[in-house]
Amino acid sequence: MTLRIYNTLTGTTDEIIPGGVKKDSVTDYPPVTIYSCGPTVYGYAHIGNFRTFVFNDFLRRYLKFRGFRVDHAMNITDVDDKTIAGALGEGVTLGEYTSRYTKLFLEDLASLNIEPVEHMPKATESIDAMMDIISRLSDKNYLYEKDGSTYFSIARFEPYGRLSRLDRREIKSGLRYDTDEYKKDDVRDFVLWKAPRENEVSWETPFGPGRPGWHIECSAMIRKIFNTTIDIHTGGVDLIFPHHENEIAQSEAAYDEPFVRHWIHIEHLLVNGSKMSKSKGNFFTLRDLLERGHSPRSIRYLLISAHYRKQFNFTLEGVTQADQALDRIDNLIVRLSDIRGGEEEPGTEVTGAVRALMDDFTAAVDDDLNISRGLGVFFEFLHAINTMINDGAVTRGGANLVMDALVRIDSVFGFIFFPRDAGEDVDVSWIESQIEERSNAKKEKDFARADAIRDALLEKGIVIEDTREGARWKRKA
RNA sequence: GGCGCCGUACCCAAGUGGCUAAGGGAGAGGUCUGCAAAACCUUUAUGCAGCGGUUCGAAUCCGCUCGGCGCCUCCA
Repeated sequence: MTLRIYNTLTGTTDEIIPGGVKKDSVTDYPPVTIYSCGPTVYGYAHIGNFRTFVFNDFLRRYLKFRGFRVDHAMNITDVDDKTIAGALGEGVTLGEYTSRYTKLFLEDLASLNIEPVEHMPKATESIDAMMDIISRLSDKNYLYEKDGSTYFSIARFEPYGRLSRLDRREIKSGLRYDTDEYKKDDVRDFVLWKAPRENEVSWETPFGPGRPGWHIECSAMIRKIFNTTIDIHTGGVDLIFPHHENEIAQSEAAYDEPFVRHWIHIEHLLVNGSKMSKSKGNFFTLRDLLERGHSPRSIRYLLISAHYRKQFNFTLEGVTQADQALDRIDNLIVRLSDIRGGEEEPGTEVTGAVRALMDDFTAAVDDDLNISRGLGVFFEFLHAINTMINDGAVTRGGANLVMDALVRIDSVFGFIFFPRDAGEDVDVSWIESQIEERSNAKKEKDFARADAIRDALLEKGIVIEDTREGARWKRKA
């Protein structure tokens, strides 16, 4: 089985080959080098943004599941028009402003159970690397200066437009470009280094005082961290043009080697059928949804559940459906935990089901990260195990084997054994004494009392479930 | 105007040439139960926007039509 992922650059579904040289065994490969465009920290990220970040996390987790090592960088854009404007608006320094939103962003990542990446460079700490690219491009005559700003001339970079498949002549010309604050020779050229304006942060450089253009940031951070062609570059589809196209142009022109082997672009999250974006104001933040009583776990499940190359329409009903689906998983875990004693041998039926799960899951996700198919495989497994439990075919050893499989699958999903919020904890022994009391009341046919205890527990968020083996409880989702 | 994507059951969503169209939610029926809830089981599309065409065979390929969305400008 081979992991293949659609590559925006080639338009084909290509095998992932770290370092670009095919090896006999996964363990022979160098770590997969990945760069993901991160957030601009000027406000709360919305869950459309988080679709991309959850996908990045799923990608790196799956690569590890398949035996690869990963070396993953995601940048923090902490200097641009929006952050500068935001800081000015609040009368705080740029650093104060961006570090606040960076912190909030990292909190959101953590609550979505997104693994920390190996590198998280900040644009403001990578000025030296930007200068390296700019001076190389300057030496090679790719640049021109105008009103104190430095521009890249795309006319001098022949392959321009390969990623986005936009014919240069067809890039819409006219009105919209007139609003650009900086003057350019050609409408398609982009700024590498921006002349300072009043009250703006600025760095002293050989190319004059100023601040970085957006596109140079990513190219510089990639070079600084990985120093050569990287395996995978990810980002939202809206970054294909011009951001990623420009990254390719400046990096390949500067270093004369391929920039990225494999481009992966994540489709947009829609809300009410149109793109969720800050400028449209039609967005939900993670915190909005948590306030409505949804768990970050359900959000993770929902965001990860649709194929990354398809637009996904976000609805609150969808979040509720995700809550329900997760209940189904939790219930299996409870049922497995209830299997006590019995044989240590898992039995052939369970062993076979676990093996099928692993094989089918891998086959599904190997196919361009088809998580939806992977989830289908997973729920079929759940169903099979539930039926075996009903038939008494799951031994203690079988239950352990299934639990191990869930742990392994969850190294990819990250929503099965989800870190629980340190919420208000209810005293477990008190709950158990209440359940004991209720069961005594039931024996004495004092159903009024039994129901009263049930209602009281429910009020504290504890749900009683009567089963053949007696009552058990769980926290209300 | 240019480039591209999508339209599968009540909702979400896989499947992109060949057995009976995954899976989740909701609904219905059942098991269990003091009742209820929960849980588990069963069940739910002769059909894949519409119309033509190619093919022994199409949701899947081609053409047209209708509908929705994205990019071309800051954007995940």
